[in-house]
Amino acid sequence: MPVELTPSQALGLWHTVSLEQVRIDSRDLTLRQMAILLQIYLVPPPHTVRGLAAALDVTKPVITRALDTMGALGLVDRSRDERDRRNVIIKRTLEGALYLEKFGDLIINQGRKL
Amino acid sequence: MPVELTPSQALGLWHTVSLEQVRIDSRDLTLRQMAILLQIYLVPPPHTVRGLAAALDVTKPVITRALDTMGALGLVDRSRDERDRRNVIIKRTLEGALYLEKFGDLIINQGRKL
DNA sequence: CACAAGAGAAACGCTTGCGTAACGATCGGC
DNA sequence: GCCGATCGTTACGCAAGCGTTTCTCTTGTG
Repeated sequence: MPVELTPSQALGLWHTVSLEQVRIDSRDLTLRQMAILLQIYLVPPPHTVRGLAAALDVTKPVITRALDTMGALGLVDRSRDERDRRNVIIKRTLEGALYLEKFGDLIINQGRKL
Repeated sequence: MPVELTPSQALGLWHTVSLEQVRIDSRDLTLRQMAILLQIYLVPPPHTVRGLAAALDVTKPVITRALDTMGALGLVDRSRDERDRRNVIIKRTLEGALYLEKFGDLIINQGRKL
């Protein structure tokens, strides 16, 4: 079910969603952090630091730091992989799911207004 | 011409666009900076620091700093308003237009793939 | 059981962004 | 002409992000 957008609609959608999100929520995630968060919630688990770094083509410390920040915000959680204790498994949280749910609503509502 | 999106489509669109943008371009604009940039390019001029601050509901130094950064990247330009020399008029640039054009293409292409 | 390889975190020095407050330049009404 | 108000910038101390490098813990393979 493809969605056909004109250039004006595409940027307009991004514009109004960004604007609303900035006005509503003081948590100013970077594009990288947002990409990581969405990767965690939209792609089937398990998620590891290494896997996320490869998916975004960034270094591992970038992922570690982003998880520190978003962990402090309650958006994600971490736990050791008991089967291979070198790995860390990144887990979703209720608050993170709610955050993205609201964000999705924002996109949907702005899409309707186009 | 409204665009109807399911929650999965909405977040999926944001996800793939963010992911692509992170992988393609090392310039990691914050959500605020992106909102300012789109405001400048999508809303009819003139744009002032004060006007942008009000539109995004942030303080003026936030705008000044974002303009410093994006100015250094060549995405926007500044010039004094000769009619009221207290004001600064924010202007678009060719590079900024190209940047957003590519970004818009990214959104359109990902929209088609939904 | 020794040891290289792998995963994630921590350390380091640096850059950038933040909010608040103060500042210089300019305007407009009296 | 003066003087309060307005506009944008700068200063300050602080928090957060960056890339590179180093470290610790764990694995598994000889």
